[in-house]
Amino acid sequence: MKEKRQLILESAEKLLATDGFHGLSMQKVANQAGVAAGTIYRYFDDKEALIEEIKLNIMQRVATAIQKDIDDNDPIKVRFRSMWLNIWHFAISEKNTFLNRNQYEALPSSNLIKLKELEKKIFAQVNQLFIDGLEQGVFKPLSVEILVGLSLEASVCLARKHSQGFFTLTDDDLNSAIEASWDAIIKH
Amino acid sequence: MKEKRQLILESAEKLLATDGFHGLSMQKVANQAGVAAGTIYRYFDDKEALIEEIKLNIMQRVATAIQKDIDDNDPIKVRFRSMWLNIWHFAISEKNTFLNRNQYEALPSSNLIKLKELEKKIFAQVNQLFIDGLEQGVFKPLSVEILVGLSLEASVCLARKHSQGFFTLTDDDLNSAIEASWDAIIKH
Amino acid sequence: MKEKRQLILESAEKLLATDGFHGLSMQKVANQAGVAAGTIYRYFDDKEALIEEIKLNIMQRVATAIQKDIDDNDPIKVRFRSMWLNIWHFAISEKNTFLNRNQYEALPSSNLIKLKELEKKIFAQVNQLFIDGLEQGVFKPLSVEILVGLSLEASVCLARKHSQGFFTLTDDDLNSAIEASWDAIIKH
Amino acid sequence: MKEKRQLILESAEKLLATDGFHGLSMQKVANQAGVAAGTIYRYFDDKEALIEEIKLNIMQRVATAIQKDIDDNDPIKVRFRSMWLNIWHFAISEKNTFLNRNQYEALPSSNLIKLKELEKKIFAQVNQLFIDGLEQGVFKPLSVEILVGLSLEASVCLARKHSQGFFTLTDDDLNSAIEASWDAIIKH
DNA sequence: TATGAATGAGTCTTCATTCAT
DNA sequence: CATGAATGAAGACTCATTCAT
Repeated sequence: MKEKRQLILESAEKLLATDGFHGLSMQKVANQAGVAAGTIYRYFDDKEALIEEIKLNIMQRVATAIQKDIDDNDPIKVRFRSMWLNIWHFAISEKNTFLNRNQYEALPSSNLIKLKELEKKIFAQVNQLFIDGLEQGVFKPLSVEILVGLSLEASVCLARKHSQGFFTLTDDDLNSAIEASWDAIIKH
Repeated sequence: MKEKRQLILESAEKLLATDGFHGLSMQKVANQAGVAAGTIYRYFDDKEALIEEIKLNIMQRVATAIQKDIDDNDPIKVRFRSMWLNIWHFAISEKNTFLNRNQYEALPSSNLIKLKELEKKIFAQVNQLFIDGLEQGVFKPLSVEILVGLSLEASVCLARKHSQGFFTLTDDDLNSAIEASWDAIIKH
Repeated sequence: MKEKRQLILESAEKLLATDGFHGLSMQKVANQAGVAAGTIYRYFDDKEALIEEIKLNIMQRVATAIQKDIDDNDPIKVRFRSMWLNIWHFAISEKNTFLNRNQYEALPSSNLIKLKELEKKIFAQVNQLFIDGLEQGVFKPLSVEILVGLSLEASVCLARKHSQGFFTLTDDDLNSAIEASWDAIIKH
Repeated sequence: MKEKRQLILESAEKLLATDGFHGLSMQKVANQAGVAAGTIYRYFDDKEALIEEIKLNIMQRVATAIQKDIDDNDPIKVRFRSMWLNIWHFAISEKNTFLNRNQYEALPSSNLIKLKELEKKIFAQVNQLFIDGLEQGVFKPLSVEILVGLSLEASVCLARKHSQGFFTLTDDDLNSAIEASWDAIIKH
């Protein structure tokens, strides 16, 4: 029964979003999922494995969200705007997941290399965007990772602070912020 | 005896940097500080309070580091560069503190408002930089918080990824990154 | 299907010899036997019953081993020597079974009386040896049980310590030990 | 407070004697000792350490019992008889401890060598008895360990079976058994 | 009959917190 | 003020047993 595995995963994710990392005990996950504690261990080797899977799950969701409705044939700027906004909207719609991101991000992954490869794969369109920009000479000659850090990560930073209630952005601000991110990476 | 309180605080911070959040038990803090476990409770209500204080302590250290050797009379660009590099070097010299930052940053602060006020105070010079930039019409007309998020936060993002070993930056890259951050916030 | 019962029994015994008493979980037994966990319960009431049966099984094997190639018509001394050596060799060839013996031997048997009767039956030739010795006036006038305890049990003791690596016996030592056991029970 | 450590040790031993190895959970030990579960861990690293200590404790008690009122200057035969009877009486008076001996005896000791050395030390008088016997040419020329196995261990075997109710010995039987053990090891 | 997913009580162990000294 | 022994409620994980299929 594949469903139960999924059920556990979702329950764990929900708890993580709600109570943060502290609130993630196997017992609570079991309760949330409506299964016995022992049942979890039929589907996951141990807590670490469960968390690892959650990370992958979320990463996948994030990737899907960011790359939603992105057409690789669209102009670079259009794609950039879309992704930026996708991040923004995802951050707002899944506020808790997003805010807690820090907590499991810092956790040591058992296989960092495999993770990075996976990342490259599921964020292929993001990658493509920057490769295209570099090839077309639009972007500053920096590595893709750095360019991402300078532009889209800013979106993430702002979204987090926004979610934490540090400040609010008008639509105009939002547009300006996108333009600013764009300014950061293009040649002038 | 004010010293003992400070002693505990420093011991806790040290443990946090060394063993991460996981390894922070009151007993270990007590051992590290050379006091009895119960003694901690004379100076801090509970573990949460201790952690809260650690956060503040670190925030103070970060502020000091960022604003080191900054002269408010220097040109904006000069100050910006200095701060950017200060962040970068701090991230490298206190790598563990920096990487673990994520872990306690996400913890819910009991009094967010007070925190924000404090932040404004201890990061006064950072604030001043952006206010000056806005007044002189150099920066895009956005709030200080947003401008910070678009520029200096990028430094933090890059530094973190750098510390995690995701990539390395040459000196040229570093300069380009600073320019990029600058490009993000200035008018074009 | 009588075979499946036997299959489970043998698998359990094997695990016991390999992993000791600690490693004997019903799940492992099931895996080893290639049946489902639930299936075990068709043939055995519970774990205790399974273990009880294992004990009997092993006892039977021990009896067979000890009485191997024993001819009730041979002289007493010859039979005694053979049995002593049979014990010794069995202990060496089935070292693990032998060493773990302690662990389940101590477990409370539900029906001690039945066990004793069974013992008398399957160790009939051992019994016969001592009865013959007593009748012929060779042995000291003590009960069979005591005589066994004074002579053959010594073989078991020595074999165990030998298996545990406490000491090693040369062939000469072995012969001397047999003679010593013999000296213990004969009249002088 | 040395008492509490001892209290826990004794409680654990008692449980071991009463319920066997199965009944030895840390929680039960705590209950029996009237302390909190966590308290045990102030005095013992983990369950294994506790058990190890129990083993040593019992071994010490056994040694003390066996060598009680033994005068190394007494004739060999006298000492032998005394020890034999000491074993016998100890087995009867501490029946449960004795019967469960098997269970922890089989447990793997973390440091077997140290254990054997200790054994040699605390059973010094037993050792001395056999050394004297060998030197005086009374005993068969075998190693001490083997001689012990052939004589005093028989006492242990008989005592165990006696305790288990397999048979009973009259005083005459007892004397005969002692003589038989003696016969096993002396030259004829 | 056989299966094996599910159960949940029980295991060892940790640790924030208290309180008598 | 300081101590540190004691607490006991969680924590992660195991495993004998059941039961719907």
